[in-house]
Amino acid sequence: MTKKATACIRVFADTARIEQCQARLAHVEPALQSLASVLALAGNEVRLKILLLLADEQQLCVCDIADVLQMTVSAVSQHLRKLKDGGVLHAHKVGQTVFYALSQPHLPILQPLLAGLAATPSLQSAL
Amino acid sequence: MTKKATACIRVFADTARIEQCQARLAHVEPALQSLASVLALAGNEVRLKILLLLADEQQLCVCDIADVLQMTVSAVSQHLRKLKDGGVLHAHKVGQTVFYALSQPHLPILQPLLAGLAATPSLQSAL
DNA sequence: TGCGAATTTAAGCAATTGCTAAAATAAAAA
DNA sequence: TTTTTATTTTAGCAATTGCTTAAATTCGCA
Repeated sequence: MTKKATACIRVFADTARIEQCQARLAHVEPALQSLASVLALAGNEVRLKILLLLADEQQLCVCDIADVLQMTVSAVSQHLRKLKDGGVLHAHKVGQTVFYALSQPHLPILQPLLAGLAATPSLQSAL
Repeated sequence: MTKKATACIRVFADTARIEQCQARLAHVEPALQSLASVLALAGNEVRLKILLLLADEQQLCVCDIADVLQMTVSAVSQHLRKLKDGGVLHAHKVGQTVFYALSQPHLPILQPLLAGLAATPSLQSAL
């Protein structure tokens, strides 16, 4: 009565433990999904730079960012769109210029990461 | 004497500020690159689940994870390879089975994220 | 010594990503 | 209005991703 799925012979508390793990995962599934999506957004060098810039400068428009990153306005705009769709950023239009800023929802996740970034390089002085 | 790159007319402390931002970015570039790469790894639902599982269970082999996630051993193995290459996991072989576990280097980044995950769903009780 | 179990690797493929270049909006200025 | 200016959107494309299936490793064990 081998009650294993694809498993190897070597056991792991057979089924019981596996189901326990599955249950735990199922339980956090929605939060995990949400977290994965913001990490995927931040897990791009360009976008992470944008987030860091916005953390420092409060708010910026597309062309500011394009200038700093030396990138096409269009390319930056597309990144901003993703970040906005992901709820990481919000935009507000002033005249013809659109200002982007970090948004509340996922800030608790992002803040520490960005803060750590600012800290890391001065780690030299911390030694 | 318009000293702007691709910028819009509307200024942003003209050049000086832009260069300041660029300098700040350049300064954290290596740390930022490293952070982006681990976030990219964690920014995948399957891999994030693997990380959470390993945080809970200390160490698991490929087929354990494949069982829990109901995925092909091969697919899981390929994710583990990426995580290992990224320095997030380390492997040690016992007999013919290979055990994976979270690795030190990037743990300070991952721990809070995973911990937050465990906390979030019981946020209901926290209200 | 060689079968079988645990895992990795390779090849192939559909789907996604991130860019460029060009066209489309939208709002100020002339 | 008509024309700039700021931005977004579209289409296209090369590169990357994540999976499947099948073929290699690699180490126990009879």
